Amino acid sequence: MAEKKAYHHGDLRAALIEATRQLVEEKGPDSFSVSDACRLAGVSTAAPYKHFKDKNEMLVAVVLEGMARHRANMLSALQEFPEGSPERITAIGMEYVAFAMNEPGVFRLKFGGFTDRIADPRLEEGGQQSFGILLSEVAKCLGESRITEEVRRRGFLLWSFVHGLSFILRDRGLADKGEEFDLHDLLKDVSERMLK
Amino acid sequence: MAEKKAYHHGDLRAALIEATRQLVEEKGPDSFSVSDACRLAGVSTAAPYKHFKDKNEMLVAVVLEGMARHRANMLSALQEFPEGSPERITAIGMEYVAFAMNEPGVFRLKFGGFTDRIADPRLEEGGQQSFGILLSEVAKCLGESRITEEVRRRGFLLWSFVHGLSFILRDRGLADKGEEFDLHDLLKDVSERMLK
DNA sequence: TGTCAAAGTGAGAAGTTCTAACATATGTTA
DNA sequence: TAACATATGTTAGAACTTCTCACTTTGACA
Repeated sequence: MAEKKAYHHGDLRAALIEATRQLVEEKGPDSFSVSDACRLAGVSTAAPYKHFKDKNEMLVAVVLEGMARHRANMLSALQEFPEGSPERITAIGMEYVAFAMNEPGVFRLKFGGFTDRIADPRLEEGGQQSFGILLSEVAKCLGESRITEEVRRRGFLLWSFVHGLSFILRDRGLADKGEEFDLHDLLKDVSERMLK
Repeated sequence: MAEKKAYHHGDLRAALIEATRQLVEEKGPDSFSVSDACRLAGVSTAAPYKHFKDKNEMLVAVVLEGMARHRANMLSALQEFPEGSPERITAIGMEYVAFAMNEPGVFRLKFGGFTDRIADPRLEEGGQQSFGILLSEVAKCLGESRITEEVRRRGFLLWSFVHGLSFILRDRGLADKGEEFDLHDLLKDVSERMLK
């Protein structure tokens, strides 16, 4: 069970993912180094390569784990409101933005420009899943039984907005441009304009 | 005039900025290395440090230059439409998205998560300038003579949307989610919804 | 119990950023 | 116009990266 100085770690893979996540938040994804993660996990710098192909795979693992959490958060935020109510759209948006602000490192890792290096099909798939959640809510709000072209269009517009808002608030913080506005009001306002 | 093997380069600073810009587009900002830029410019790896404090300053220089170009593009796109017409808002948006798609590397460098490392006041200032252009157009469209709270609010919403749209299109390309939609239609649609 | 695969380690190759000491042009200024 | 100060290069190298290789340790199971 890995007392103190066990040669085998127990679950080094998970430990490295957590160390990576932590460092990505602390120092930012672009300053993250595998060696740092090793120091934090207390293993040699060669150890990660038994669990991950390379540095990128470590980062991908962190993003995948983060996306799963993100998706779970959105789904649970949803359930506080009755089926088909427009508040559910707002709730998704709130959760999306909250993730960007609470985990800026992971958010950036996913969306903010590592997509060239991190081009894993599982990431694409995860993104589609999240988008699907939104689409099905939009459909209900528009009184459609299936994902029509118009539903996709409105969903795409809403997604763009919330995505951009998340970046801006993550970068500048509410303090700068957003504090003057109430986040929930903004999201409600936009949802209404988009669903009308 | 730097014939062939002149010891002094002529304008190494500019040459390095261009080399950096080029490499950032080619390989992505996170894979950019100073050494690559040196090879491309044909100088030793120590040369850049006579012109830039460090790697970050090189990247900042590229972003500043890109932002100036971006701003100029937006202003010139604007002038194709009469003062106060809503098409001017759409034109700004088109230009914003076009920049993201034409220069994804620089766009990402500016917005996509290097803001921790690249926290230069000149960048913030440049961003405010661009936002100012949008705000003054929004004011005119709403028939306001000055930048009211409501103008800021609408401008902020529009900006968020276009910003998010740019990221999504840059990441996925029109091919994936956007091709089904006409970009100009989307922007026009949103502008109308937001200014109503 | 013995063997084998899994999961660690240390050493080191190749590449990175950046500094220090040195070399060479350029342009004032005596 | 010679000489010096300064700007702009270079080479060498220190300290760091990522990742590989050959090796060791350990747990599992035949």
